[in-house]
Amino acid sequence: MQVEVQDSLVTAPESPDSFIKSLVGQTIASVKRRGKYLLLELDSQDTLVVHLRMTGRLTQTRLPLTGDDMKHLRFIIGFSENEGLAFHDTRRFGKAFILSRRISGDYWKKLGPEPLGNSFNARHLKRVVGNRKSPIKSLLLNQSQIAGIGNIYADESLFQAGIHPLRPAGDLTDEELKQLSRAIKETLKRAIKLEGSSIDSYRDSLGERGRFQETFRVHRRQGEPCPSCKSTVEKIRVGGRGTYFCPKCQHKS
DNA sequence: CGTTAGCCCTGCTGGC
DNA sequence: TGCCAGCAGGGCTAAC
Repeated sequence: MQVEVQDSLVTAPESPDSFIKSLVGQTIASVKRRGKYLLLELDSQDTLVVHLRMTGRLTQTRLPLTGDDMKHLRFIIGFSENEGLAFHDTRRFGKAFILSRRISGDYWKKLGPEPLGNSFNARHLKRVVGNRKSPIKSLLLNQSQIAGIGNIYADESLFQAGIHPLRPAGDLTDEELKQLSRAIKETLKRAIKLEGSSIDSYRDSLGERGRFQETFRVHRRQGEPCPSCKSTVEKIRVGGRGTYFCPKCQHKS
């Protein structure tokens, strides 16, 4: 592959030079995911890691790029004369870096378990909530406790479980933790089936929009009727994030 | 250690 | 129409 970096912020604090050097001439052997990180494993056994953050997009594309396709382009990989992989990112929060095979094992220890994996269940949830007083929603967003749940999926999971986002995590009953672990798994599975949430910029690797946003029950629906009880959906701020919930269906205690 | 506020960015929206 | 405050799929860091 060939590589060009248009915006050095995407590789920061590493330089584009070392990033490019690790990639040129390599082949992508396999593609995986851990939490919100995309893992492109190379023949060298190093891994190109990409995090989309808020507005990143990684898409297969014809080359060369022209006109509007150059806007917000941060780096581009060429597989051949006319085929490649482009990373676009309006807000420039997205990151890409090379993870060397030597430390790849240790790197992922900072993340909690995959919510769709076998080790994530009510028991794990009970362990992470402990006696903590922070809002349950903040814990769901904490990647070191559970990997991969974002703002949309925290709101939708808490609605399905009937739990108020501000509930002190340690106060949740065993029954509620069971409901919550099930709601998280079901919410993520539904979202994956609909290929994600394209509120604005998200696109899949082929440039297609997801459709999960069409089925949001509370997220970004303040002022609208709750799909279950018709109460008005409210919006508050939790841990600095916009948070949407039904004041009647989601219990405060 | 747990928790929170501020910050990193750009572009869009809604209120005046 | 123009201007501008506020907000947005996330996460790191400093400070308490």
